[in-house]
Amino acid sequence: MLTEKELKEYCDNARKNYLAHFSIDCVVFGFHEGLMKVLLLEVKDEGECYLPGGFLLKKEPIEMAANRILKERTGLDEIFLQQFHVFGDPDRSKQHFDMYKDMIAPEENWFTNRFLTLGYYALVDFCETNPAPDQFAAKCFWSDLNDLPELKLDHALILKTALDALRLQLNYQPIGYNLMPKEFTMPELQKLYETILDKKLDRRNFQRRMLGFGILTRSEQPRKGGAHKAPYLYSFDLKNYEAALKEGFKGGW
Amino acid sequence: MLTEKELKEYCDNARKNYLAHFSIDCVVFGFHEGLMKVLLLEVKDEGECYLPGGFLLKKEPIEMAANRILKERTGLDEIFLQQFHVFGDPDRSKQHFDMYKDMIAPEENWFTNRFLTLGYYALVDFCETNPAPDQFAAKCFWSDLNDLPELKLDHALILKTALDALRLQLNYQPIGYNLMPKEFTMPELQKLYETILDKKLDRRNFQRRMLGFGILTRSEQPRKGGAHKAPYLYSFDLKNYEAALKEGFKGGW
DNA sequence: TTACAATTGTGTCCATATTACACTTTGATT
DNA sequence: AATCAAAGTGTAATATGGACACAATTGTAA
Repeated sequence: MLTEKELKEYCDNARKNYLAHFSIDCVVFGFHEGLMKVLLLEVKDEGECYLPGGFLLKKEPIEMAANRILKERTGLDEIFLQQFHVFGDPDRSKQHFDMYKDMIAPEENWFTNRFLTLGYYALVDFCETNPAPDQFAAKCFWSDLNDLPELKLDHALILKTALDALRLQLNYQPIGYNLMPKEFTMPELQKLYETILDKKLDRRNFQRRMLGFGILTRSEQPRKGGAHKAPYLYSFDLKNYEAALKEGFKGGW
Repeated sequence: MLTEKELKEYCDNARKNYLAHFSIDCVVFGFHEGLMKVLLLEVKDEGECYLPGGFLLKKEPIEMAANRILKERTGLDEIFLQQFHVFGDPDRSKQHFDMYKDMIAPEENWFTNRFLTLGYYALVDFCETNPAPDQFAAKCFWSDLNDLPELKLDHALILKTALDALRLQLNYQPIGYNLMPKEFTMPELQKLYETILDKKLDRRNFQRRMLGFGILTRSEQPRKGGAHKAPYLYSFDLKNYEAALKEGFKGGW
């Protein structure tokens, strides 16, 4: 919780620099070794959690803002974010921030304004990140998707909508670059799909299909050292991968 | 072009009632008998065209605003609109509205504010509509998609993005209810798909696939009176149609 | 050293979906 | 009655998706 002085400063500053009534929230899904997580912040002194979000500078392009906000809140940089939905219920933020109501007049309190929020989602390898909370958060952490804490505002809805969008994306776009290490095994890649979709896939059929997309290159040397048969290593054929991103996997019609 | 008094009144009114920096633009695709069109407005005295758009009332839900705006601008009511993208280039509206720059101070001119715009799209039967321009437009009309006039602002980009979203939608959702008459023939429905996708489809394969979705009911009586063989009439099985809307046609995985 | 367990690689069958393609039927027009 | 234009229908070849089993490799434990 902020002091009165801090709050007023923040609000003055916000009014000066940010575009009113508009915010951005980021749903960053993290994957590593079969675990799917989502990046959350925890409010200082309260224990409640929320998605990393923030406001748009008055002259800032929105894509840039989404990246800046994510970096400021969580330290994560250079993440490919994709917008997926605007959440615009007029009351979506009303029930919160009541705690400051005696400290500042409502019309001066930036946080009690109405905000439309634009949701962005991303998928990253959470082991290559160093989440760092900003000054307003007690911590920034990867939360298990199946064991989420209570989320502020409508952030649970935003998260669910993002997950639906991500799953839909699997059907017509490749996924996994920036997520898998440079070289990875087919079972490792399969784990990614299984984790996102939250269901088991057939090993053999997965491999056939994935190879059919033509976005993978198999390296000569299999991985050594593990217990059990040495798996082949694959890497993404970036040229074909990018092409598939644009074209989509199948037209359907 | 507005007079100075009209402009100032509009701006005062807008500041009082609308949420700043945010607008909504609607891309309404119209279909009828094999023709695909899009609903446009033409600026009075200028000839330039634009998509029907407007602003969000301070306490209005965005879905409601999209419908209200479409109705106010074009007279079209009860249209199912779907949001698809936010356009947020900080300069997207800068180059326009310069014509008023001597009439009003820039900081008082609502239109020179920065606006993020949320795009909605819809698909309707244009013969069941009665487009009516509002007071600011010279006319409201259905323009051929293949013969578009010059569009203001970034509306050409918005339109193209909407068309891509519509085509993507064809792959995983049924389409056509509210668009076809209650009863229609298979070739008529096929024409809809061909028009949206802008390519020919095979008659027999289209029919097989469409029937496979299980969203059509064939009526007992074929249509009479045309020259040539009487075609069967179909109607949408609304229950299955709605289910398919939610479920999607195929998961892919 | 040998047997075992765990993991990966690979191929085949079958059902279904997709594509390409041609003939028949119907109803109005002449 | 012949013709034309549009609509109905079927089939064969191919591709795809899903289910499934066995062989190969590697470390570990007996």
